[in-house]
Amino acid sequence: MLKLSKKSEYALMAAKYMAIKNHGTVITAKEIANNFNFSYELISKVLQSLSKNQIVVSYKGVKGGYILSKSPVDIFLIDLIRAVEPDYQITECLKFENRKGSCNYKDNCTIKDPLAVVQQKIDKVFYETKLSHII
Amino acid sequence: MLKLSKKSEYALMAAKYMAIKNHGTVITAKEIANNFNFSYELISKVLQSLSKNQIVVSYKGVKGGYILSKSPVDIFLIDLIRAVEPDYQITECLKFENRKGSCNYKDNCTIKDPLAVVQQKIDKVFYETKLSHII
DNA sequence: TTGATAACCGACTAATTTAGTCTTATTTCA
DNA sequence: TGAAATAAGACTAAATTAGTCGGTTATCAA
Repeated sequence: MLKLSKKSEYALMAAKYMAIKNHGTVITAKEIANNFNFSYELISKVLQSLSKNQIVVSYKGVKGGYILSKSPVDIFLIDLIRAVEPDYQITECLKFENRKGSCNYKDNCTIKDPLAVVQQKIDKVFYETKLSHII
Repeated sequence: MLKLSKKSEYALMAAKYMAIKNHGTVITAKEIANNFNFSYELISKVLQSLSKNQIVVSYKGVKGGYILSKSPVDIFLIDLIRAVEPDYQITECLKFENRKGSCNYKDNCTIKDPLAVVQQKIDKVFYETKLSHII
């Protein structure tokens, strides 16, 4: 139904929160969970994904937490989404790992190429939206 | 995960098939199901949705079937998608019926307005793609 | 050096959404 | 009047997403 997952929403809101609040101090998953009434476990996972994708830097231990790794002008919406939704694509057959194989319609598919064009345009939308636009 | 539903894919492929094959004769759900190995019941439902949305005209009875109601240059991707997926929106809170009420984050939502902009851009992509582009 | 705190990770369960099936009704043609 | 087609709604199954749980590792400070 072409809907963003909750993870993507969490990622966006967390990134925005960090961008606004960050004055050199780290921000914990707990703080974000409390602030937005998010499930602590879920937002933790989201932040871990952002960390793996170098969007935030993480610090373990007592005074640990997260901090944005770059300026909001350098963080693109597509990075946030891809971090938590590695294989977002409007159709199965456009997914990265798909070399032939798993198209639903095999030889009968008549829409792959046009949908690839659509996909590129959607990617472009997410590329041209930056975190700084959202603050 | 921002994926099109199978219904949307069916709608697209069926519409394309009708656009190419249609020489004044109606096309049945059965023919399309056989041609693409679609579930007959599902493609039937999809065609019924297209019919309700005036994208195809339906004829009941023995020599019945479907026929595109307009030229492929006048059929937009967004019409096909909306016909089978009435409330496609990247987030819950942008759905039509949503006047306040059901936002996941209530007063704490910080992303509704920027996402509305993104939604408009995505709509635009689907508006500017016509069935004729896909043939 | 130990206890508290926070990130990290993977397996699991629950909830929601999507896909698919079944049944029955209605229309139309020959 | 029977066969073939659309129409519609209820139901079931499968897949995806959301959320939970348990345990590990790292870091700080008392």
